[in-house]
Amino acid sequence: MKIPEKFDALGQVVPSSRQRILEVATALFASNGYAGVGMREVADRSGLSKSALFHHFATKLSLYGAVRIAILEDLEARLVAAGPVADDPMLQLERWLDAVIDALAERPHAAPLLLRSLFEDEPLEPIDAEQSAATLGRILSRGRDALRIGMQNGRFRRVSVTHTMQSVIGMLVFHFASGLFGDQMLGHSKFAPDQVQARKEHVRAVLHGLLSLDG
Amino acid sequence: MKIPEKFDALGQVVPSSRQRILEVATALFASNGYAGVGMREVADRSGLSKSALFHHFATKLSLYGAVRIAILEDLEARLVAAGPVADDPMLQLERWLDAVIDALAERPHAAPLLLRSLFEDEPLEPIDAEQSAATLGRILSRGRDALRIGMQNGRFRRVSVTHTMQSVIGMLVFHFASGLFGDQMLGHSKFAPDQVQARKEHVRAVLHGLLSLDG
DNA sequence: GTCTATAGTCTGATAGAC
DNA sequence: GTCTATCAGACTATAGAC
Repeated sequence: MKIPEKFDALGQVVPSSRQRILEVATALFASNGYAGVGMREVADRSGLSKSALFHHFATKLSLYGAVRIAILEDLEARLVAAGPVADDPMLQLERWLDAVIDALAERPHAAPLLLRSLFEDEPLEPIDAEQSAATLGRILSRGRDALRIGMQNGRFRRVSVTHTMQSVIGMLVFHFASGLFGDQMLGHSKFAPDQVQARKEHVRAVLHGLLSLDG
Repeated sequence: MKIPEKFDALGQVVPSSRQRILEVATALFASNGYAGVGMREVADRSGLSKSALFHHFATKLSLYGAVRIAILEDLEARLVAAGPVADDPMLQLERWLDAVIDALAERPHAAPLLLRSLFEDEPLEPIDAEQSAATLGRILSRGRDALRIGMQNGRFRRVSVTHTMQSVIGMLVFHFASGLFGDQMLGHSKFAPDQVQARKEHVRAVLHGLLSLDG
């Protein structure tokens, strides 16, 4: 997967065509959805001809698959870096929540893309679908397991694990995908550092209220 | 807006062409998004020719606008029917939450469509955009005001109203829009009556944990 | 109100030269 | 790897008969 980097006369990294295509396609698919993006537009914004684009990605669907996999693998890498920690399941959950929020806040296209992949049921090419589902499955298992362990240890109130997962996903992914609507609701850009911090604290408060036993 | 109903020989209501088009288009836009739906497909599934469809809705965008407005007005009508009640803001919130969940559970296409309209920033025709924004604004004001009043009265813990609104929307709309993913997560259909009830109780528990003072 | 036919444009994808 | 040129088909929307 490692691609040798090239440098220009100033020592700046020159992104490979493949990398440029992926960045452009990520932004476009996030904003407009699969059907709302044309390969012509991807090619133009990548500074390539359509044929050159089709040389790198044989079909539109395989480009979409590559974009989705890249998002999920970035997310998993951040979760791996954020854990596991000591045997305090609430602390562990908070670390992971912060990692996910940072990921969604630093890459504004990640949340819309993730949201689309969770509710749109776009069929990927089988190989991509398998890889994408496997990565997503590992990501979700982390959260589910922390919830289960916390409940078994008697540190968390016993609530529905599946409904809690759905709520956490909704609170994280919807918020950072919510575009203009969310910014109007907040009165600020949701990507501003203080708003990102506020989101972390809010989600922590929600989970603490739901799971902690001193209620 | 009231259209005179017609009846067949058995006394069954015969839906008007307009009504059939709206139902078909709602399902298609919810599943595939604006760009992913063709007017040809809408016409075919409505049992009309393409030209007959364009007679009822002059443009694709105006059809999409009509679909979105219908969803929002149904939601608002249910909220109006669910309140206001006595001056217990938590009870009021719970009534509204139940009403929204019932609305999203009874009309499976409502949540995906609503979700799309909240994060996709598809520009509607100006008249539709105005009406749609006004209805959405009134819906959201109900929730915001209940939260504010509860905090001012000292019945709710003081938390961020805007972040709480974002979380509630995420918990409600994402959950019922989450398609196959959500059903796999739950292990059941999210539209099954017991799962709908479980969702109501879960969301209530989350809000109670966040807002109630006995923590 | 509904039809057939079609205009004009855009789509994903391909062929072949360099 | 990148280009120009092109394909067949789908798209939204319109024209005009009935």
